[in-house]
Amino acid sequence: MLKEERKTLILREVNIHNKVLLTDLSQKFDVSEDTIRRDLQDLANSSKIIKVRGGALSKSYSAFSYHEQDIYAYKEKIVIAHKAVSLLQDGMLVLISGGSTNLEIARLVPLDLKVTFLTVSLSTAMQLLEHPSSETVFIGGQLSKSAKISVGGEVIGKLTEVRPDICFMGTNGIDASAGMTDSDWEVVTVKKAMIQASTKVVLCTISEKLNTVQKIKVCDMDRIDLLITELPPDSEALLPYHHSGVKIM
Amino acid sequence: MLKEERKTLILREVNIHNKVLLTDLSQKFDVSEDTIRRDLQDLANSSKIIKVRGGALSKSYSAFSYHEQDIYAYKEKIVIAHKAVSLLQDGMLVLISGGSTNLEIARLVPLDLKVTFLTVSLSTAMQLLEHPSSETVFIGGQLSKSAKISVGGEVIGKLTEVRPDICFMGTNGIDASAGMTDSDWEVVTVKKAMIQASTKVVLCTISEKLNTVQKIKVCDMDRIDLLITELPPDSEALLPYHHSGVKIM
DNA sequence: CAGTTTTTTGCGAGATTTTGCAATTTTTTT
DNA sequence: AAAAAAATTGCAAAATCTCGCAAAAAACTG
Repeated sequence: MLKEERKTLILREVNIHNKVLLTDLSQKFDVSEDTIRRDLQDLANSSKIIKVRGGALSKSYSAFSYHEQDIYAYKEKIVIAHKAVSLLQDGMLVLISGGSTNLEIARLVPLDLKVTFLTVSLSTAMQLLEHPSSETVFIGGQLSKSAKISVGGEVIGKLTEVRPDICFMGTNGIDASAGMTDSDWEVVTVKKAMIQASTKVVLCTISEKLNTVQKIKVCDMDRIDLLITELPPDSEALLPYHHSGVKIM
Repeated sequence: MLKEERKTLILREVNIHNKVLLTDLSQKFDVSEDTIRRDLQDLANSSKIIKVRGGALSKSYSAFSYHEQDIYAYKEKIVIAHKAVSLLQDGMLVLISGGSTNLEIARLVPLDLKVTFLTVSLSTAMQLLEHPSSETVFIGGQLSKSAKISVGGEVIGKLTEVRPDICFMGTNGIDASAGMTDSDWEVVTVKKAMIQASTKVVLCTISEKLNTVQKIKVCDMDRIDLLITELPPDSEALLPYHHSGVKIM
């Protein structure tokens, strides 16, 4: 990979997420942290970004500071994303929904992997397009203003025509007895179709969402093949989910 | 192989892949790296590409972050966008393609307007979702890494099923005799279908692109109903287009 | 066509850049 | 104050670039 190419990608990364971590970039591009540090220094010297200890911040948003909570969630989501991408293999057809956790997954897809992504989320699609060797197919339809994903009958119809190897889902509510629940009717409809279509369903969520129940049911626990949180699989908080037969990572 | 021939092929390579490596090209064309280096230097001098250590990058590659104010010819595009949105009326079905001019149009849609937008461009869709009272439908399909729009047969098929009242197009080349031309085969295919589908075709382009011709033809001038540039309609530069029967705004 | 000029190409020597590593210092956290 | 994380510094190997040069190829000329 060319140095300038990498710097361009880093700049884009900073502008999308408003901040980047040295360690993340180092892993993503598979170079030492020293190298990334030097790249960030370059970008900072040409005042494209603001270099801070441990990473860098986007210039346009430097006025706003981050809430501790955001950073906390960010760290957790990175852990989840790393676990998730380890499931990917060359040649797979991967269905991936929206949400910030899935965005992190899209961001952390190893650069040498060649898979075909299928998505309904605009921002996930945007991120996936940054990946050099993978294909991305967007399932079109009416766009939901709140979730920024395609919804409606057309999406559902399209989803019956495909058979993805794996599906990465995010959710607002997950509970060992109530199963997976969410709050937006249209989003739920799409999620149901995604689950129906996929060979393997992987639910990615931060532990904060564990044991919460939303208004509308997406599916029972037994439709979920694998649950990924930032916690270690043998963590106590996950015991109820072990009991309900879901694999945990 | 002739030097100029090789340079043309290299340029194509850069535009397809967004980057090229000296070592790759040297092997591919079976010449020394020095020769390729000189070719790249030439192409960079005529600002066709950006030369970097170890290879070269495509021009569009580096400048593509949305909330950055370095949109080329920003002021001109705002003038164009204002003219364009004045054509919109409640209840219309509006087809809109990608590109920075159309992004500006999307941003300047009057807040009280209620129209349904139809688009193939991820960034245009993102922007349209900000609009409070309009619907947005995304036409899905395989995504083009360079143009960030849906391409392929599925898109074409979908476009035959709709009949938009108006279609906002951008372009890379427009010429009174050669008509509308562009450089990417897949993008051209989609644009043709968009024109075919629409009742009224509006071409929005900065005056810099007037009288330029690209490699692939999209359509003749007589398929364009209205031409919008940042210039006043009676400007001298637009005379040839008046003569070819297009309305000008 | 022979001779001349110009352009292109490959090569070698030395300079520069990039990168990862290790040792040390600074900053932050506990 | 101790421990951990990040930054700095110096360094060496590898990759890449610059520059000059000469052979080869192409273009031009009378």
